[in-house]
Amino acid sequence: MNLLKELRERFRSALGTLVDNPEELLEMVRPSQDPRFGDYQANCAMPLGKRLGKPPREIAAQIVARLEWDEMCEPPEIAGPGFINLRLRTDWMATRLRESIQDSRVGVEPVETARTYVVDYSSPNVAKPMHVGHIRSTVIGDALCRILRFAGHRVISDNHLGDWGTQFGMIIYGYKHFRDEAAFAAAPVGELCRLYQLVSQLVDYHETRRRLPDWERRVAEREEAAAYQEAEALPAGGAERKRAAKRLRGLQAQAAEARAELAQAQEKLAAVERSPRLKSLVAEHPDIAQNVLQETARLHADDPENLALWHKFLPKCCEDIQRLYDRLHVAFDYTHGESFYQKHLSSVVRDFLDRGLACISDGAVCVFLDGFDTPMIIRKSDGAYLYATTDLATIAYRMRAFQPDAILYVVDHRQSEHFEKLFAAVRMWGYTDVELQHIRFGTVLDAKGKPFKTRAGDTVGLEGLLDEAVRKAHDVVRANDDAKPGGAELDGTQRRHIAEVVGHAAIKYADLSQNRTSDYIFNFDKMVALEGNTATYMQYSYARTQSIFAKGNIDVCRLRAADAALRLEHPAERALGLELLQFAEAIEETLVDYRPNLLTGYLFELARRFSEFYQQCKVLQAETESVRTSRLLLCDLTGRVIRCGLDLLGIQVVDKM
RNA sequence: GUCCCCGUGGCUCAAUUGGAUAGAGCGUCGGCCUCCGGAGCCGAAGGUUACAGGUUCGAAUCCUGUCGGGGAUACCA
Repeated sequence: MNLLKELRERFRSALGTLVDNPEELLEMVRPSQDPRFGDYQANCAMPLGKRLGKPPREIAAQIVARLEWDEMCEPPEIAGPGFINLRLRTDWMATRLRESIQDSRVGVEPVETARTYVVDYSSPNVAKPMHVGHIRSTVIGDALCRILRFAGHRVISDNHLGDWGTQFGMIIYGYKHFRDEAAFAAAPVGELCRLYQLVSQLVDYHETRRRLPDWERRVAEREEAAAYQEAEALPAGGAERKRAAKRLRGLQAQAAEARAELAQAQEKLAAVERSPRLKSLVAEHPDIAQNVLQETARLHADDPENLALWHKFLPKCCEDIQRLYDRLHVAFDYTHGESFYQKHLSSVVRDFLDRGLACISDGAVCVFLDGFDTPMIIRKSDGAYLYATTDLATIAYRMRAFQPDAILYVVDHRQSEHFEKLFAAVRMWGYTDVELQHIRFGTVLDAKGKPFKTRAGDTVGLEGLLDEAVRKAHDVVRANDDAKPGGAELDGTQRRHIAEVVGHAAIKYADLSQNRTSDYIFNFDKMVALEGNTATYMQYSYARTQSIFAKGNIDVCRLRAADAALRLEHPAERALGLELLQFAEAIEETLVDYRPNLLTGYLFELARRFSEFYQQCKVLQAETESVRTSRLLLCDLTGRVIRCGLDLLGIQVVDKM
């Protein structure tokens, strides 16, 4: 049962006799933040008192008088300016907990009206190794799918692969000119990655070389501007003076930034020139950038040779990506990449033009939108399509194929403006009754707050990251097992399995436990520290629940089936019981804004309550048989809720660790 | 220049969207294993929620301004 919903229903009846539309007032019934104010509180008497022109405490008394609380709560208290504090009766809680124990969904009812969700996440570019930047989309998207499904919705997960862009032009060009046949036969994806990196380095070299004068000019301009500003006499007046000083600081910062960019570009060129091999390749392929674009264009124009190469490469790339998904236990209902929508792009553009929603500007097909300075371009002046075009075609397809109530895009926050425009264009196009959400998340940063890169400046490979986490987890598992009082109890296979589970969980949890909208600082040591608010703490709590049953030789099925009473006499028992009953609320709350960190927060709180209980209440050696049984039931439900909650986050548990 | 996001103890983050004395973890200091797993528990120190105004019964949250950080800015994705 969802306690909050139940309470709000009761308040709806009570408030119905006082006001016409109690909806917004019901929002003000909520869990208390401080246990001294009870388990739940209703804050609606204050605004209502204002509206009705009566003292809030008087209103509160009227609400309480109309409220059906008797078997659920202790007598409500009115406190402060008019807070209504509610404390649940423990016998009522015990009954609800018994219901949860009998329930395979541990007390979480499916939503009354199921919606259909399309969730678009992960979306890596094939032919480029997946890196740390993909982890958030993949992990958050997967968790949201799981939570939505468990809540009772229909969910279609779709991996919108980048399988049609310029990176294919790069590897096709690379394959044609630089391939190592033996290496390709032995490890195709590794060779393709090498080719991608090589070609992009060469393209980058020429691009940098070409733009070097621009950067040099910009440094000169900015330094001049800063020098000019500095030479100006500072105005005497306070505000004027401050503004001038600020301006100077800004200009100096801009000059420094330009100098840094220039130095970086020069270093890039020097790096290539230091290598005799790269230097000669650069000289041999002066027009590589255009040629790469041409290879891409040929692919898009169904050139047989390039299409054949595409068909040759794509499955290999997908296998490679799939291996990572298997490791992470992430699965998709569909993997419709960009290539899947190619056939529809021209008709999308034509439709926009025909209906007067788009116009041609500087040779490009543009959709001008209210509130945006720049248009959304859906066809370049050279005739090529863009990802905005593909996104439009994708929405049309999804509306046709799945009739969703909502489409969620789990994508980096830097693409916010793209999605704002996209959604606005979609509304204009006529799709008005679908919820479109950009589930944005922040950038992964290093300890210095810069985007997470290797020392050489490359992005960090996802696979290596997982390996590292597992390796660190294995060290901890081994040390912990060796230190067990009765001696080590795990063999090598078990240790490796536990290390996998714990290591992957650490990475996923570190990501999910953070408010997704903020950037997050990637820190291995903290992540695998295995203490505090981490997956490991929860997994550890779970293992302790299971360990009790193993130690006491308890048949859990029989335990659940027996008609034993649940007792919540000790404060730690009551606190744990209340937390267990709030699982349904946590799930509902998580889905309001699609924020998995609310679920991790709940699970952490639950694990803490359990640790307190575990510390203070003997289970196997309880004073009486009935207390022992009651506590065993609490352990059972705790273990199940933790396991279920972690499962919704894509995290596994183990019985021993 | 314009637009968007952000600023919370030394560090990393919460705060149920306007509720009561702003909570955790890490780190620091002090307790707790002859006792079901100490990856734990209990306690202490640490805050003018960047700053200044405003809105109201009530503000970290909403509005205005200032300072600081990040991002996006027509033919990449």
